[in-house]
Amino acid sequence: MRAGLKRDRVRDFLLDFIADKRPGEAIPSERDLCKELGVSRPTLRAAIDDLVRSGLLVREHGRGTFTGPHRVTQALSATPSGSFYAPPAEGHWQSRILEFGLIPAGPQLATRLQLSPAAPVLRVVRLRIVDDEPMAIERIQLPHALVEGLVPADMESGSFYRLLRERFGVDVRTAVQTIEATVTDETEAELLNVPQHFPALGVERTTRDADGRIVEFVRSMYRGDRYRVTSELYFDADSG
Amino acid sequence: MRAGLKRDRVRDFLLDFIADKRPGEAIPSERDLCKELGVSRPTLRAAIDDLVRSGLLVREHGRGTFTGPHRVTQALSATPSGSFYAPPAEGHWQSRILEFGLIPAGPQLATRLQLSPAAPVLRVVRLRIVDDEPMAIERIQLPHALVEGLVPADMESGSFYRLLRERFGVDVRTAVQTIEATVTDETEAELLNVPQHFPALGVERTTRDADGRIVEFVRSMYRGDRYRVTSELYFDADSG
DNA sequence: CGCGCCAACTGGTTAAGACCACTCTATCTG
DNA sequence: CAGATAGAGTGGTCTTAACCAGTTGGCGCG
Repeated sequence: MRAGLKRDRVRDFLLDFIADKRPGEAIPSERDLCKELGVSRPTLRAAIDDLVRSGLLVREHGRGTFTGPHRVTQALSATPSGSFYAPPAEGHWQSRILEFGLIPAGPQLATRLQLSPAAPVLRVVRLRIVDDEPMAIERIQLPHALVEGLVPADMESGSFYRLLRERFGVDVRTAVQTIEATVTDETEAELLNVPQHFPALGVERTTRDADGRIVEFVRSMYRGDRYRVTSELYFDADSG
Repeated sequence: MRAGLKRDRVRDFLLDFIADKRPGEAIPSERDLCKELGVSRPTLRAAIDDLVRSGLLVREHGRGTFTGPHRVTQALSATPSGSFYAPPAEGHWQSRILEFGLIPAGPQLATRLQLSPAAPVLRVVRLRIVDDEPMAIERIQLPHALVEGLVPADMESGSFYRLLRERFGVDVRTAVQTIEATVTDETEAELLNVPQHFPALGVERTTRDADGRIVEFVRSMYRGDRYRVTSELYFDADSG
C-alpha cells in the first residue's frame, strides 16, 4: 500500500501545500501539478484520491479541487476532554509502565512495522490514568533503532510525540487507525478497575513520520464507559 | 452517481463472483479478468481497489487476490464507495422493517431534530441484513414534513440517501457521529442472532442537508464481530 | 536424493494520451 | 443592455503498454 514512491512524493507535496491554506481554497489544476511534479495524471489523481477519501480535499467537477471543509484533520476526538492522541491537559494524566523491554520483532510485528523479523523492537505496555482513574491500556511497539536511549520514565508523562520529535528527530505525521467493539478479559478488567467482560473500544494504530517510515504500532483498549469517538462526515454524492 | 460505466460493470461482476464464493477463495488473476471483461488493467484495478477498501477482497502480492473475511471494514470518512453503514454493494444487503410509524417528537427528539415537541416524527426501526445475516439495528427518526409519502418498502433496499435526494429533494451533506462500545441486551441479541451481552458498536448520527437542516437522527447498533471503523489521521503539532 | 536457482506466474506502479462532461466567462447578437 | 453561445479550463474515465517486485514450483546440478 505504502509502496509507491512517486505517489508518496506527490502526497507529501500536497499535504505541505494544504497545510499553508485555509479551508476551501483551490489547489492548482491536475494538469499543472503534473508538470510541476513531473508525474503522469493517473499517478497524480491516485494521490489526490487518497486525500479526498480522507476528507482533506474536495473535488468539484468542472471547477477545481479545493482544500476540505475541516482544515486540521482532528478526524476523531474522544470525550471527556481530548482526542485519542491529545489527552487531557498535561499534568492531569499519567501512565503506569507495566512492561518495558526489547523483543525480537518476529513475523507478525515485522510485517506491521516493516522491519526484519530479527530486528529489535521496543515494547511498552502502559496503563493510562486520568485523575487517579485508570482509563486505557496501551501496548506500544516501535523499532528500537528509532528510539535508542529511551527510558521508562520518558513515557510516564508528557507528550510522547513531542519527545520523539525533539529528542529523536522523528516527526509524526500520519496514522491509520481501526476501532472495534470488544470486552475486557480478566487481567484487563482488573487493570481498568471494571468488571470482566466490560464493554471497551479496541484501537489499532499504525503511525508514520514525515518520511513515511513506520514509527509505531499500537494496540489500545479504552474503557467503554469513559470514551466515545466522535467524527464529522462529509458526503459527496450517494450513500446508503 | 457511481461514476464510470465500465468500472461499475466490473464491480458488479466481481460482487456476483464473490457472492458465490466462500471467504478466502481466490479470484481470477487481474490479467485474466481484463480479457474476460474486456477492460484495461487500471480500470479493473480501480474496481478491485474499491472492493479491497470495503474489505470484500484481500490482495496478496505475488500470490493473488482473495475474497475477504466476511467482516465489513468501513472508512469513517465519506468515501465514494459507500456510507458508514451501507456496504458498498447495493443488492447485497436488505432491511427488515421492524417498526414504521408517526410519533410526536417529544422533548428529547425535538431537541435532536430541532423541531417543535408537537411536530410529527417518522420513526423507523430496521434490521440490516447482509447475505442473510443480521448485521445491525437502526433506529431512524426524521421530521415527517421532509418525507411525506414515504412507505416502508422504500427503506427495504436501495440507497435511502439517494431516495431522499431524488424524490424529496433533500441533499444529504454532512453528519456528526459518535461511536461507543456497548453490548447487546436481550432483544438486540435475539435480532442480531448473537449471545446476550455480545460486544457491539453503538452509533449516534445526526445528518444535515446542504441547507443545514437536520434530516435525521439515528441510533444504530452494529455487531462487534462484523464491523470496525477505520480512519486516517493527519497530525499537526504534538500529541500523546 | 536434496538443494538451489530460475522461469512463469501473481499483484504494484507509472507513463502518455485520448475523449467526455461540467462550469465559467467573455464575446457576440438581438 | 440582456440574453444566448462558443470556447477554454476543469475534473472524470478509459486504453495501451511497459517495467518492478514478491511467490511459487519445477528442473537441473551437485
